[in-house]
Amino acid sequence: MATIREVAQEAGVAISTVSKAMNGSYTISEEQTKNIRKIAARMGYTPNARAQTFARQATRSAVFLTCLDRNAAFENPHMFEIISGAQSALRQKGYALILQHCDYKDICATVRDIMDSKRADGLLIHASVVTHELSLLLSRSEIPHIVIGKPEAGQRLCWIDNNNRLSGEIAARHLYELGHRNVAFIGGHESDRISEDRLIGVKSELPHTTILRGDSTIEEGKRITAELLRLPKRPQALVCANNHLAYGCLTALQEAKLHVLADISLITFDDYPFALYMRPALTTVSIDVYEMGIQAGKLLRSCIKKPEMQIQSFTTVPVLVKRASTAAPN
Amino acid sequence: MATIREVAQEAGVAISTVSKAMNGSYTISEEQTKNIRKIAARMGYTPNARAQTFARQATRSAVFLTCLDRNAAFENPHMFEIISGAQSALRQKGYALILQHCDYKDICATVRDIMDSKRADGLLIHASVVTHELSLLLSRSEIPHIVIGKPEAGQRLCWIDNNNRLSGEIAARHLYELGHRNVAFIGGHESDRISEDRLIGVKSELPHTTILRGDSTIEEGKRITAELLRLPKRPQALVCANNHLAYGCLTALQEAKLHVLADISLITFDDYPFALYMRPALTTVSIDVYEMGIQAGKLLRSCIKKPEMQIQSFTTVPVLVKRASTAAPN
DNA sequence: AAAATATACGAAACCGTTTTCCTGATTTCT
DNA sequence: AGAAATCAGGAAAACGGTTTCGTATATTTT
Repeated sequence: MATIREVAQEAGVAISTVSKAMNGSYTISEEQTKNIRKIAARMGYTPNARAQTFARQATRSAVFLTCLDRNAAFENPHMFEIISGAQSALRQKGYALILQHCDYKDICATVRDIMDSKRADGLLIHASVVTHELSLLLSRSEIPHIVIGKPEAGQRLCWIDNNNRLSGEIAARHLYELGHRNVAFIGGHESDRISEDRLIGVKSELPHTTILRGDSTIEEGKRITAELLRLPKRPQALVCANNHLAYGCLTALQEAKLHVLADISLITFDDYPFALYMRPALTTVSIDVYEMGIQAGKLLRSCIKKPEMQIQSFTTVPVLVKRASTAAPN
Repeated sequence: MATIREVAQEAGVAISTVSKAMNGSYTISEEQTKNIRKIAARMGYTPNARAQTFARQATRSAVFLTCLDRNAAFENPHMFEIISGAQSALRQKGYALILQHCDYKDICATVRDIMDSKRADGLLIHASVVTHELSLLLSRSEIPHIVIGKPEAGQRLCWIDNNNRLSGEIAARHLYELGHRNVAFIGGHESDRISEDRLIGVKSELPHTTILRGDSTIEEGKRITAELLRLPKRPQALVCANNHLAYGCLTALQEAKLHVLADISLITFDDYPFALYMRPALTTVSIDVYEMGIQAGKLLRSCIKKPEMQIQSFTTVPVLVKRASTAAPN
């Protein structure tokens, strides 16, 4: 309720002195600073954030913009986690995180509005596709921004993504070390960059991997697996590019009366909650999504602090979560 | 980049006139309004949100405060959905949603800071427990606020919650209509209000329900179910108070070689993604969580608009999602 | 002792809108 | 026709801090 003016009067100093004392300027003596802070506390003075925002010409806030369609966003159980990570990293330095959602078609208009209205000091964009138009808009913008997800080649953007290639390598190495040589990869279509990157990783460790592709759905996982089981030389281990495929795969294996672990191993990526609840619990190569959010927030912070900063990117390091779906071949 | 000053100069009118034209005041002629807007658009003028916030003495934003511990929040797959709903309802009227998290012990300090610093116009609180201290602080506060979840008796708060009692009724009625009379309820402890409310609903339809309680974990669900199966008169249908119990229950049933659907029916609440992926897919009584977020946002909006508003509450209406785990008894 | 420097604080500009109140012109009413 | 009411727009205050720059005093240097 009290304003800086009243505090200044009470303390018998100038307004500017109170401001400096509250913000800790070295031009105010320690004694004076302490005294002013004590008086401010006694009067219940809290700086008015609206006035600070205006005076500082900075909101101390960032927008987390999601541009997935609603269902896709809700089905991604990591969404809240990554946002929370970003929130935490930003809040730690006094930045608020504003959540905003828009349709793909509105994304440029939305970004432009955030820029022009100056309602935030930074922007985190979580979009599965960064169009050329958006990339251009961002590169010309004055607002610091980070893209979560890997941009197209040639787009000069700060971004953060999972190291999917490394994930693939880790999965393949795990199988290799268990003794598997006859491995099949069940992936999405060739246009699915995440799936493809994982495949590259797998192939770098196990070059002779059989590859099958389909839509990333449970049904397709089931169908592809069934097809795979009809092959003359049945694989000893399966790598599923994502959880949907893995779930379909698991179902098909059960229907074929195959025992995961004794007969065949299965490994997948992204630790969706249901990976733990499956029977058997699925071994996965996943990443610490909360940490990824933290890194995104930190990277944005440094972009805000040093706008002249070089383009940077950051890939999170995946970890193997061993559960009950992988074992040595018998 | 352009300011209102420059637009005013260009249009040859006063600053206040531009302001009114942009905000649509009836004291400016339509012709003039159109003209000014055209000039503003040509000059690329967008009102500076920071200055607006300051001048209006309102941020046009609300804070969504979560005070669950991190893991609990991440395991709740509905968290993002409800926040998105609130975001949507608020954004629709130009309000931004700020995400903030705090530990339970910091909740009062956090709320106080949001109030004192005036960094938001409204507050949505998602906490599983509203302490007396918090309730008091809120009731004395000047910031409009909504609690998501049911407050304790005697706390005068605006709140939004699922109608858990009705959920219980719907579940029981569904079983009753299928022909079940011999039903057991597997619930959390008596301190678990959600579980208890659901139980009240169940009992109102099926008064002779057998009741067993335990921790809301998978292991306990398993243990309780095993215990239940040893009873002389095995129930025909089970109601599990939450998904963890249901999952444990399902596992126990499988281990007992009982066939869900043919031998026994199972119904639970809250449509967690894995309810759909279970085998058989679980019939649940759930709510539209996104809609719940929308309602929370709308209720907050009206609290902001009319601060003198009466205490209001809103319970969402659950719906039965029939899947493959409930059938008539044989 | 005079000059240069450092220290601690104050005065005032500034941030860019909104909003209130006022005024002159036009219209309506009696 | 004169008074009252309405209309369209302008002038200026207000919002509450931050920050720059200036200055008096104290300290150090020469």
